[in-house]
Amino acid sequence: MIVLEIVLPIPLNKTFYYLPLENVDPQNFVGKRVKISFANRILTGYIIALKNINSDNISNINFKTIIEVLDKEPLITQEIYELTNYIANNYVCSFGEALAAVVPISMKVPKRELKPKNSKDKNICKEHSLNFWQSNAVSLINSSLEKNVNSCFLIHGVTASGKTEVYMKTIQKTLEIGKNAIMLIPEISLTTQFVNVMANRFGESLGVWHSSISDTVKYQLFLKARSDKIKVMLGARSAIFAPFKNLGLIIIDEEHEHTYKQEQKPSYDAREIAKWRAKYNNSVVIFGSATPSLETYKGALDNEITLIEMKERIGQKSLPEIKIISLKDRFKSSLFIPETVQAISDTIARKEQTIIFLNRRGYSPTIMCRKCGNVYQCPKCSISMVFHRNPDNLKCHYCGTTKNLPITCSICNCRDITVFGTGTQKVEDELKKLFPNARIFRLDGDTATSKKNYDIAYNGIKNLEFDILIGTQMIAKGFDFPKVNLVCVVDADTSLYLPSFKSVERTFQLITQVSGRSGRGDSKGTVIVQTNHGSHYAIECAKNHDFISFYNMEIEQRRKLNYPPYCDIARLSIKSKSEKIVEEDAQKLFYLIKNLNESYKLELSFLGPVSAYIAKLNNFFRKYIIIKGKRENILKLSKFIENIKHSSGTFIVIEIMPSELI
DNA sequence: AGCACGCCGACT
DNA sequence: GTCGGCGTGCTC
Repeated sequence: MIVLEIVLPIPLNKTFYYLPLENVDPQNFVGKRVKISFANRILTGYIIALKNINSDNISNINFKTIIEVLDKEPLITQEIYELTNYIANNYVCSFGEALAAVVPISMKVPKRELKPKNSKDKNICKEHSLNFWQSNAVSLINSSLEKNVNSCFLIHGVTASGKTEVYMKTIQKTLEIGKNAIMLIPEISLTTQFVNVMANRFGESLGVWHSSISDTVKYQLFLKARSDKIKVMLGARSAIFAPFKNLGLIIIDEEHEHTYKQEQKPSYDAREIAKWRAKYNNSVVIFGSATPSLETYKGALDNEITLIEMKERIGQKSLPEIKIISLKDRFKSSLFIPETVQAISDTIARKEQTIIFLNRRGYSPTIMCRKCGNVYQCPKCSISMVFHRNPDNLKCHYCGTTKNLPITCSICNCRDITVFGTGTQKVEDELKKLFPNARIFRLDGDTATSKKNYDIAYNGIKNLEFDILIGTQMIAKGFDFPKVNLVCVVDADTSLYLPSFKSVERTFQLITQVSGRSGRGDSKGTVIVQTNHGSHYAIECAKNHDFISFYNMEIEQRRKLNYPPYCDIARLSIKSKSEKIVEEDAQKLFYLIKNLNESYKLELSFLGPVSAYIAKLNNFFRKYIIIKGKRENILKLSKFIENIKHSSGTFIVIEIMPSELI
């Protein structure tokens, strides 16, 4: 008798056996998804093999029958199978959990054929002629593509150096030699911009994949990629799993972005998956950035990655002039010093556009009683709530809790409650007062609630319907607006002194990236950076457009303190609703792994246990233990940790190579 | 993971 | 008396 071997998306490295439906030939079932009843619930799993009941020692099991086979065609290829194994082994999760991510388990078979939507934004894209740097990059990469050898490139190109055009030319080459390409961008919000460029060139061959794509559309995209009807997949992190059979090229734009690392299980890094897939398929990877991560740049200096420099902006435009303005000694009555106000005013007069960057949404980040000093904290998190206008309320930016603005202090009952600090809403208010006739748009997590709202902002700027764009992180990346000639960083210090080994690198990247939005068109751009730490090397190097000096100083810090790229890391997080229990469990775990480390000679070192930067989040107290050492030994230790018993109500999660430690 | 089963404390 | 806390063990 034939049974089906099935893997399930649960944290168990074990397969289960079910009987096929009667009167259905199970011969072509392998690789399809199936609905089954498992421990009193209905789950979707994957059929990975047919087994003869007599051939194994499984005949004493009381088999259940499957409920339904979901797919018409198998979804799992040999590459997908091996890639899933790699993920399960390298990011510590079960095979089933990894497979659920690689072959999205939520994909739905459409009831009837969906008609492809016609793309509305069919801008005519000029084919640009390439400058020296671009031609050099294209010819290096294309010759690798032709030779069919596994290789990895880092394009280190200044902002507006024309990296996108290099990507397009190499994708074209990939299609010419009959292969497929994946292009990753750091977040969904950038898709519109790239679809505008790519839809024209690649037409029906282009697929777009990210987490907001519906389950039915994903299913169709998946099959089209497998059957070569789609040849180029553009998308966010999860597009790295596009099931092309003939993968030739993977491009990772803005390579330094932490969004390429998945935070939840399986916490894979799309950059590592790219390298794995390229090796498997003998194909080419391109990492691109104006501010490469230290890890990747070191890889290039160590000759693991081929470095391609693009040192000039296209059209021989100059990089923007960056002015550092110290907030020290300045009167604080206004957010903007007179020079900044003048610069904005001049920019409007020239009918050009301004971007105002502040990485903090809401109106004011602190609400305090003036009499007793009581600061309003989120009831569920150890963080102060943020005052928002329209509607006026307090919000926790971590768990989403909303409260009414208090009238009297909850501690001393007085009415002297005030708000401190500046968020994007306050910037908007102030700018409206300063420039009553300017057309101002604010783009942050509160206004960009859907892709539609985001596109309104994007098209509004593109079509010169706004004079000033105010925004958070999301306006710092990749935007290409030729009429933006002034960028103002309201407060460059917000990210500089976070207790994280990446905070200096992040600050440098952010200032360089946001500055790069300025002066991409015909006139020279200006950037004004308001800071209290103008002499810090992160800010100084960004001002001088000097990546190399920044790299040399920062890499030396990493070496001295033994942080990546000089070691591999993992973060063990322990969380519980009880402060006491999380403390005890973290301590117990710490001694346990210390002993394991010694018994098995793993040569790991540990930091902690320490409370998370936000010690309480959504009513859970959180402690971290940081593990440093060799990746393989960290993984060995992780296998032990998986099986450790802890107090009920305590959760232990291990993340391999997390993008953050705080 | 999620769920059932089973064993002990404190409440209508 | 029983309601409900969480420790343990199992899921084809």
